[in-house]
Amino acid sequence: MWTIQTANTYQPQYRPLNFRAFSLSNHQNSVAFRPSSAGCDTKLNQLIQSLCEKGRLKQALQLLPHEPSPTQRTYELLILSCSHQRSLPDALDVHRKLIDNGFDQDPFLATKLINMYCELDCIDYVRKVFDETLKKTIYVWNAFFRALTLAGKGEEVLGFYRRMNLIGIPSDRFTYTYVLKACVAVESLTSLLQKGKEIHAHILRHGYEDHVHIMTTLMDMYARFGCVASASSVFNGMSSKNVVSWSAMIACYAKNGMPLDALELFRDLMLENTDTVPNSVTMVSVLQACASLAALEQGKLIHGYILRKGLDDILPVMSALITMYARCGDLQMGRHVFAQMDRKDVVAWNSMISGYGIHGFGRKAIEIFEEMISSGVSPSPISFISVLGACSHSGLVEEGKSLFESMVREYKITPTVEHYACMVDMLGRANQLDEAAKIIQEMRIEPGPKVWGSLLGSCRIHNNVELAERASKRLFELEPANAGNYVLLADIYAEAEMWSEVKRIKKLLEDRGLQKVSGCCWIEVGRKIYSLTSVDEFNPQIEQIHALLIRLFEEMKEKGYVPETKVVLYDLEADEKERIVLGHSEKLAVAFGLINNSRGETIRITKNLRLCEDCHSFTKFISKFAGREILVRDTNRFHHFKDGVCSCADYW
DNA sequence: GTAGGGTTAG
Repeated sequence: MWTIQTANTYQPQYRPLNFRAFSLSNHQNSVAFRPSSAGCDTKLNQLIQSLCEKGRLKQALQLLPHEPSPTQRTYELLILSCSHQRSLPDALDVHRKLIDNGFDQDPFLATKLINMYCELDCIDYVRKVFDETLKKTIYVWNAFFRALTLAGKGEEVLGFYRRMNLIGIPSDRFTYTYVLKACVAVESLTSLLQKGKEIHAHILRHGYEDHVHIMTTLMDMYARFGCVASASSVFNGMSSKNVVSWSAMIACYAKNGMPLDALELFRDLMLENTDTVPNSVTMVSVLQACASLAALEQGKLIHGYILRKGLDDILPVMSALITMYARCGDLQMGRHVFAQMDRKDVVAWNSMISGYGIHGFGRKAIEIFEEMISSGVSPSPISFISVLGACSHSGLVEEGKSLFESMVREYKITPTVEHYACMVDMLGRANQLDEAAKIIQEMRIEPGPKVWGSLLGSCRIHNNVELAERASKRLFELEPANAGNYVLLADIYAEAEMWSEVKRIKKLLEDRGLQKVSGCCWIEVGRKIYSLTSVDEFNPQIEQIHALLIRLFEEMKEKGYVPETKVVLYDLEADEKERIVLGHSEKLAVAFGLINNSRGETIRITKNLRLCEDCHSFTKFISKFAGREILVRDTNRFHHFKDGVCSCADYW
């Protein structure tokens, strides 16, 4: 689940100022509210407007006090200029002068002030203005809700929404969009899905079921809670849809692990709906879906469409393209797209850095990171996640440590759980488990499931029972429904031949009604994507695949291939273990690729789990034996097998 | 006078 993030959270925040510096109400001086007089500006307003437009806000402020008196319009101009220039001292100055002039009870200006303080990230001032404005019009309420939502104070919004309903103030169409957004804008882990459903009912009761903006926001709320069925039922029930609602539904599928549905809906949009034209936002989600499916051929078609529609100069589209190519295994093409960009923002750089990272080019990722900085683009928190991830994949521990250090010292970026998870992963993979555990101990924030999950994953690689028990204890509390954690712990026990413990964990998994995720591979042949699992009996070629595997297996054994049967964590006979490892979905996919892709092209496979050691050595062997390049993307990274070696240098 | 979908990581 995601929450709405406030912009630039890594930038230094304004320190809250002391409210006693001035009072926000001044009833003695109150004047009657005048309507906005945009059309008939006084000379003063014209002068102020022109100064504000030139960014000369301080000069404009010096004109006050003034005869004849400033009007509502004067203050509106000044407030907008403060937001634009992001200057809190000037904002406070304008606010003070506004009070002196007796405009402090003007609801129009109160709305503008709320928006201004929201822009300046001063949520306490937002609350103060709201509290002290006695005549709260619906504009004041809405601006207040918007500001709180953007600050991640969703629960507070819902509290006020309740109050608003109790005192009988009717919501308007804007209110509904804000309160729906509030349900997902929460800092804590509490889920406000129930509240969202209640608001859904209010919306229907007040006859807004045909309102495109509200219904799209509603869909998006369900999407962010992972309720794909609810989102799609809202979408299907909409009487009129536009490009935004289509894009929101495509994004919902893409973000909730249903990339195939995303692509299908995009196809529907293209085929059935001639009056709705996809735009750059639509294409970003479509590219994301291709990336998660590793559907390179589909992705190339989409790239062609983007070029034909002239969407290729839009930064987010370009970044999504880079990521699509990198995640589909064609790093060269990603580099090509990147090189062709005449403007590169931090997101584009990050896409390229992580692209190199997942392909195992850690040093190149660091190089690009440094090139970004020398080109004048400052790294964002995600730049560090990308580059630290790259260090982790390539085992560049010392480099990673010093990058983390520079992030805190030089760039003043406060590490988030994600950064710590990267560090724990990097140290853990490199078998520095004690140091990884030490990092967790010294963290100033609560280590979430990502951090403990990284530690548990490393314990699996290096078979550390004691630390694994500590990590999984926390994980079982934090995410009791994540089957992967139980499986990892059971595997670690099995490796240590602690069979009674294995039994206990499997029982726990069963009691909680959870199921182990079985291994699955995807392979694209002729623009179609095929999935293969070890229990697959529906594949029409399954007999041919098995026959080929058995033949290869015997021939390769003669040439020195030794199956790593220790990956089978059951108490079984050796030949039974061999039979099991030969049935792993990745080997099926390799055989499927050899049968159906006979022209010698690279075989590209995607896997839903981490590669097992036997599949890794089998594929290395086969790349030499069959003389084929094989590219496998597992959950974390790419393995490029060629001539009997893998690009990960057996470190993954 | 205010409103809806998207980019990088994990």
